[in-house]
Amino acid sequence: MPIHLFDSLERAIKPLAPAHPDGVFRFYNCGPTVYAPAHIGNFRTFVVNDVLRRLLELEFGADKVKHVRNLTDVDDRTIGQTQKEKRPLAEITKKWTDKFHADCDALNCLRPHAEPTATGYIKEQVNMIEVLMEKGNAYRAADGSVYFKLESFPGYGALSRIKERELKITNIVADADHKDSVSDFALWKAYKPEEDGDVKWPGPRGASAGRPGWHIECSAMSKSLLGDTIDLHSGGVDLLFPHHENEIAQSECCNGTTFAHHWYHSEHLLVEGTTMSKSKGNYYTLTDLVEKGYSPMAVRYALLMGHPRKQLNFMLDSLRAAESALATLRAFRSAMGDSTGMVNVYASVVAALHDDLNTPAALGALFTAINQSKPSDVNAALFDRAMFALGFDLTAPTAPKVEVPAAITALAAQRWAAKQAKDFPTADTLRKELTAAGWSMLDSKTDYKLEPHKKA
RNA sequence: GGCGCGGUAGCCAAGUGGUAAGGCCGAGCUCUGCAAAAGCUCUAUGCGCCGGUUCAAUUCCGGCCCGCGCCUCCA
Repeated sequence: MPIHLFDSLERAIKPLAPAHPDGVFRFYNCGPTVYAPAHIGNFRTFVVNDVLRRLLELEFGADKVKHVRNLTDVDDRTIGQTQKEKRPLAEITKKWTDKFHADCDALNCLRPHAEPTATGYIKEQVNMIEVLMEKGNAYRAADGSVYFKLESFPGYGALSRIKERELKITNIVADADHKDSVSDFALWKAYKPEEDGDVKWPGPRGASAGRPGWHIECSAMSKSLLGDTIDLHSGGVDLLFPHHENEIAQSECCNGTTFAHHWYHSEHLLVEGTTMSKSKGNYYTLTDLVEKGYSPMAVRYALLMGHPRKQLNFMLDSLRAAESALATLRAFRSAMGDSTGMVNVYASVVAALHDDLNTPAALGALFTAINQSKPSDVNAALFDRAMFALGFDLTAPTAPKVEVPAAITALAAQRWAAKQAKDFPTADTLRKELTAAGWSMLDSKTDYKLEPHKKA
């Protein structure tokens, strides 16, 4: 069965296939804004999209997929951060881009084939805006900004069904006074010295210097790197409106053709049953979780425990569950060796994944297959391919390197000596002390290991 | 106010008009000085509540209760 995926535009599950004659599947995935560390909610989307990327490669061939994911390195938030820190924009975005890459690597996400930045595609964005102005889809406002003229695009709202909704009247956009209509959105924002610092570029013909609006970057980068029509455009649900709706308007008016054949949106991650926010104390970055003693691979597993199109309730307990499940997979894989057995784990896993990216069903299928088979009955190469599809690296470190305090090392050494001398009462007392101090001592025949307890 | 989603065992979570995947936890056992790891076994007569349709509903329809998300900052 080919890959089937829900299409947010048609609201139906549809098969995925490259439309271009060259057979290359064109995949654009909205990336992060690099002004702060990404949180695990962001990573849910990126991990889900990574599984999608892997499935596409397995289905069409690694050389027949072009995956583009942008980095938003100029917008209100990044500029706001430069003002807050009094540091150059490039310095801030570089720092958080590097961190994002490190986190993605730790989560075993494949790098996109291209990772364009908004600042690297100013010219392309300006070009598109000029075309839109020439075609009458955009206009210059009094302050030198450029806005998209919503009424010029009758198809607006198809993705989000915005016309069927009644918007809260309180949400009047701040700079509405410059627009012909409150719903028109910015393609180009005129430079404001008090807010923008030194961040500005020459604008489209007839407009002021300034910077691109947020939405135009994806349209321009997608066009430059993948062409006028792409096979799949994805992102988090929150981008569905207005971001993706606006992208469609810009791209289709500029290019005069369909922008994307398929739209996919992954749902939000909830933490402890509610939206993650710093004030609720349930806001986690990857680093936060690693510092609590969890492995990035367990985070990846936990992020795949729920259906990508349903909100997933993330709990710290999920991470413990993921850690244990992964340990089972490691042990099973290790016992498998180079087995060329008949059991095809990949088939059942990929069938679930091809069915609208049902990752929890895939994990269920994985364990069902494992529970019904001996390691030696399973085909190792196919098992590994299933791991590839899910992106589980079973060889990744399971726990971060932690410095063992000298006092703990000493206690452990004492207990080991007592055990060697068969002084078990002393050994047990020392084990209790270690446990009380938050450490587990794991004995083997000839050696021992120390592991810190996980933090709540 | 509008749009939408969900309520399945202690926790997380698939799924189906024909009688409940899976993971974790827990319990028992094997192994082991102890602990851990590993292995084996067990763990929802039940799928928010009330009606309806049906030979049959957790699955379809209606009503109700509860929770959550979104409505131009947002993965």
